[in-house]
Amino acid sequence: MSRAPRSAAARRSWGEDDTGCTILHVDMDAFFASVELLDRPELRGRPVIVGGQHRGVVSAASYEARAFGVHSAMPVSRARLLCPQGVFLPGRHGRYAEVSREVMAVLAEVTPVMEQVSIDEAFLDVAGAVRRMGSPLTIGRWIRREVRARTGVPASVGVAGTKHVAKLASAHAKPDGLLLVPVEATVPFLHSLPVGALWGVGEKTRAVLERHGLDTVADVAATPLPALHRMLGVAAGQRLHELAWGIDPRRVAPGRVEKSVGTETTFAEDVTDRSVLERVLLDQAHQCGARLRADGMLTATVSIKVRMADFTTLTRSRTLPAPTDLAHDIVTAARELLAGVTIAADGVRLLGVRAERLLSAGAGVQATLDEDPHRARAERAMDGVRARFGSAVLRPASLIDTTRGSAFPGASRDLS
DNA sequence: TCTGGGGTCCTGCTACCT
DNA sequence: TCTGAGGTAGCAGGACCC
Repeated sequence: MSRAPRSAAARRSWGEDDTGCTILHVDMDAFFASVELLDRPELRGRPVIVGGQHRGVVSAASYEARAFGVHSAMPVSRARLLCPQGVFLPGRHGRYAEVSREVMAVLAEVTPVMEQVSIDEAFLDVAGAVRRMGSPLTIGRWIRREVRARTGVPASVGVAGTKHVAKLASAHAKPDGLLLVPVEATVPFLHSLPVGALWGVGEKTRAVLERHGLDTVADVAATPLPALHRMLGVAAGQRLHELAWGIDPRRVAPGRVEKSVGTETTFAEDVTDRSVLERVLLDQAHQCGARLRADGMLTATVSIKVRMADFTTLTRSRTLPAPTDLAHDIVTAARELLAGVTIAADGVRLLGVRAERLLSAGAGVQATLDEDPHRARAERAMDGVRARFGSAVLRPASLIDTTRGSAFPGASRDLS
């Protein structure tokens, strides 16, 4: 679901020599929409748009919908204007995760050197699989065939010598294709692309580069490093210059460790009542705590994110006296942080809690010094009940709105 | 047009310690 | 005792990714 710009000129054959091209990037085409079409084949041929219902944005659009100018990250309201005949569906993340697991299982048959980077894409280093399965190109074709046959959804594959180029190759292979960028074609391929294709160049960075007359990757490559440092800072300037010349030392890293877990909620209507915000924080803290306990992690820092009605966003964070996995400790810190925030008169649009600086609970880390054993036992017992009967059956009493039957009347998504 | 949710990484500032 | 330099950690914000 890459949003980086592509180049028509780069969508061509760059040669057939896959020597040294052991990095594969597998990317599912319009993944959420493809899964919906899989489950509802009667929608095939119609513009299908998956996204939020109220203030949401488009998560995925079928290629029929894209023909109307609809694309991911676009506000749903705008998508409805562009494509009134579209079939608008709410997301079913549980179902997408299920299909994703099936796809990843296919990839895992190729090599254990696999790095899943999101629900619908993964890198593979197939150097160790060549003797068993054939050349990288052969493996790429096998993956496309097997993913389609076993899961029913299409995948595009990029084959190259580095992760960055493999990712760009898969983007240019879409829809439902495969693109090899031979090692000797790496620089000409890159230099045919707009600057926004580079990893790390989004809207803001592109604007800075274009202000300096740098519109293409070739322009960035030809710019002296000190000039890029001045424009973007040392780290970003260095990285972009290297990527523009095809230099990308990042290895495929199986089993990446999470660095934070969090949750956030956009309200259907802006909230001015602090008591409502505090109840939302409590629910979010319970979600974070449950995630931490399930993953065997502790958090050392709690942060909150507050987005006002005018879209100004601020974050506040606090390092805890001792690492914890308890919602009680998380919400205590979060509420103190919220107390220090002045709520704008027109209210809060989004509120979130994040647990950062995660530590393994089994790594000899001492949890909260004054941890109440009853509270800890209660939260862990709640985990067990939720695991057995579902997350909706149990929540702190203060989260139950007895008059309306829901936790937060204004919330735009199911917070259960 | 009006902007989700879950993340990572980087930068700049400030406070604190030596 | 005071002051400044340098290193480091914490914090806030921004940009980016899917």
